[in-house]
Amino acid sequence: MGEQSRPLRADAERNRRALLDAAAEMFREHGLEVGIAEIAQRAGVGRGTVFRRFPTKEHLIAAIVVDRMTWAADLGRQLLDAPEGGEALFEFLEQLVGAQQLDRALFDGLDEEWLANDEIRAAQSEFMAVLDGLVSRAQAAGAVRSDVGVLDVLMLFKGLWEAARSFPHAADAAHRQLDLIRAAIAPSAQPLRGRAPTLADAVLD
Amino acid sequence: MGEQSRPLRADAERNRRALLDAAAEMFREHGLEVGIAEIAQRAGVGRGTVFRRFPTKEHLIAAIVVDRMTWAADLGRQLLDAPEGGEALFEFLEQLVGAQQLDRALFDGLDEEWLANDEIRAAQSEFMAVLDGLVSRAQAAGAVRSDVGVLDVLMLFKGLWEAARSFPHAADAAHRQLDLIRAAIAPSAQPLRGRAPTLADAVLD
DNA sequence: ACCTGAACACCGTTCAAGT
DNA sequence: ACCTGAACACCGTTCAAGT
Repeated sequence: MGEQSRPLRADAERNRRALLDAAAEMFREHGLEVGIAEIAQRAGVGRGTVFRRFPTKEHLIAAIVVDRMTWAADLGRQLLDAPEGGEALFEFLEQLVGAQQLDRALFDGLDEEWLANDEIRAAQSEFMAVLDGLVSRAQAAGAVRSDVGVLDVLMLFKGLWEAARSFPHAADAAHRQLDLIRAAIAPSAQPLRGRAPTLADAVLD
Repeated sequence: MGEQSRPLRADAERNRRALLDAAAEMFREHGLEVGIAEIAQRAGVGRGTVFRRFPTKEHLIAAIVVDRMTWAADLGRQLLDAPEGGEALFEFLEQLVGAQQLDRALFDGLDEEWLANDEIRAAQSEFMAVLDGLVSRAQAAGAVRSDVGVLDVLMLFKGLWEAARSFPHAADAAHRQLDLIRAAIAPSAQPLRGRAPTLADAVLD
């Protein structure tokens, strides 16, 4: 997967960053439907330049998603080394919820639809590995029931995320719902149906 | 809200249904990006006819969403009369998960973005009222903790829904995640932060 | 009243000309 | 190498002509 095809020329690199920043801002403010023309204008470049750097509008979006996802993975990795193994997972989710960093872009990137994109695929599996580590540590510490898997936790969190996006007026309820997630995966005598979905279940064949 | 503007002519009504059926099928199979041209062709009408019945592509989608949402509300209403007040809620969610009826269209309709559409707004509040009734009954029966609200349950369920859509390979995990939702809202000694978001929090001002 | 397809508008994408 | 804007393609939407 060759992603480092020798450094760009100074002006090109500058334009690339300007485009990413402009796009991130426009997408956050006006949704994914903003035109390439507006983004190019705000970045101070011509329309054509966008497509010189990103083969398609979707690739531009993907680049932002990768940024956010990498940021989140880094955040989680730090917590993996925390002494309190039982709380690190919840601390992580709590920080994700509180972060301005990740608008809708981040978790939209966890859909299978996007998996076609190589860079997203890489960033995603990195993120999942970190989350998996946090879940395992929490289980080892007895803070999370042993019969749930990463995907179970991700599902619950995606729900919180999606809901917060759908009902911005009730957005302050996100922390509250984290309590519900905590309750859901707390140690329990009631077994869950079926077996925990593995990471492999989330990946295209 | 005048929605019954006198019956359509026979051929017009037939075309309307054909369009709704064709659109529902195409959307399910190929996503919301399918062109109006394809839909019109499959329905056996001209492109222009689509816009005679639905002012915009979004309105066509909305009509389908309303169909599904009404169907789900009806289903829930029947369960409201069930003798087992404690299980009716879960029975409802279980049936929703199992239903082929509601592709992604249904819960996409619960976003605030769509609330602008009057018909969706009506169908949505109908659905929410039913869900609210089921939650209340379950709480009265002691099957659900008293400090959660409809929106909490909806959030959890949206998560399940969204996840099932994002990870179709792990779709059989939906029933499993229902167990997690059950665990989340089971009676508990640990109080939740904040207060339960009300229906008003979910509506535009 | 309703149906139709040609015409229009808009926006993502390409490309020839310029630096 | 890279930048640019005019040109192209595609698709949602409109509308004049037809039944």
